[in-house]
Amino acid sequence: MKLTEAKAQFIQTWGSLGAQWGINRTMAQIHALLMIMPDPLSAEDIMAELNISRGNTNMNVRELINWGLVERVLIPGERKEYFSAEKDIWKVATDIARERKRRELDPIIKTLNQLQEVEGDTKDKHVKAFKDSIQNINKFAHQTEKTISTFIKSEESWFYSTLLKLFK
Amino acid sequence: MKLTEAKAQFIQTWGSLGAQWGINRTMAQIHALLMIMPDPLSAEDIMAELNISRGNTNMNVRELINWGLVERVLIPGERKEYFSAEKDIWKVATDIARERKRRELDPIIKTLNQLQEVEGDTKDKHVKAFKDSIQNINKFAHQTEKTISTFIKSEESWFYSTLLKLFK
DNA sequence: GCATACTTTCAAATACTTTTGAAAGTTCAG
DNA sequence: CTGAACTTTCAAAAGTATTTGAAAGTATGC
Repeated sequence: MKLTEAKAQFIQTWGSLGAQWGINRTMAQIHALLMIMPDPLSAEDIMAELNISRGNTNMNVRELINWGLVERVLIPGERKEYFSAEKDIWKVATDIARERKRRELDPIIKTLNQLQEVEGDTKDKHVKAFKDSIQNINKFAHQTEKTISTFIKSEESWFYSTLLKLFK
Repeated sequence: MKLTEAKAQFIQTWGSLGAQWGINRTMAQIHALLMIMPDPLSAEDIMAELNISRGNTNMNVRELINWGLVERVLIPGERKEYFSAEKDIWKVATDIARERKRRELDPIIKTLNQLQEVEGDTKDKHVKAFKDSIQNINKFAHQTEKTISTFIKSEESWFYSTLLKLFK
């Protein structure tokens, strides 16, 4: 398989993966492209590689920056902005986990805690079934929260230990 | 908070959660409804509770059955079909993990293995960057595959400690 | 200040997904 | 076999999400 073909296939695959997980396909494709390129790319490079418009590029790159997956790079002597992506997939995974936890899990835990305070006689089977479900889900959500927090921290501690080694 | 209100809010929340994870909102809402109801519901019950059409109900219930999250229940003496959902959220989570692994992770691992065989001189930095990325992602994908397999096999909550060990 | 090189915005167009509901299909009791 | 009760299908309609591109905005060097 030639590089050009392999690249295209990887971008396709990563795009589909993103789409299946509720992430804009183009955003995932830009991410894929930046992950496999050795040097930062400009908006025009991205437009040309993926055949997308300037507006689309701008919007999705901004979103990737919001997620902490891409950063702006200024090349000395150049007026254009360039973009590069984090290449360590472990870091990428913990970044995504941190972001989705903050955006999705944390608010759900808040809601579940509120829902546990539903009024009503536990002898009513509808009330009982509801309370039981919420309690079960709430417990699970808390366990998940802990696990994800540990996962996120595992990256941080890895990072700091690596950093420390550099200074030793 | 009254039961009716709490129920509606839970269904909303679960629906949004699903939507954020690339799952049809209505499918997630039907799932939420069935999880909190003490007894199986008919298509008509679901249509009335969620204000959706018969076709929509039929299609999404079928999909939930495909995912293994809902089952058909026949009530003796009744001609209608009834539906009930798995209520143990741990079981629900392992079912979903199994299904998404099969549908998404397994095919991606296959693709990644193929992509590793890209031709080209490793002195070309584009080839090198590509190969490095794919190798990194592939390694991560295999680790994830192992972790998820372990998760799927586990049915008990002490599993979380195992999960953490795998990531260390 | 002003021209140039670039980035951002956003209304409109397009593409994609979901939902509806009526017709076709199935099942089953009598 | 027939008709009532129920389920399934699917083309069209409605609803959402994404994309475009041109105009507005911003920064920089002269």
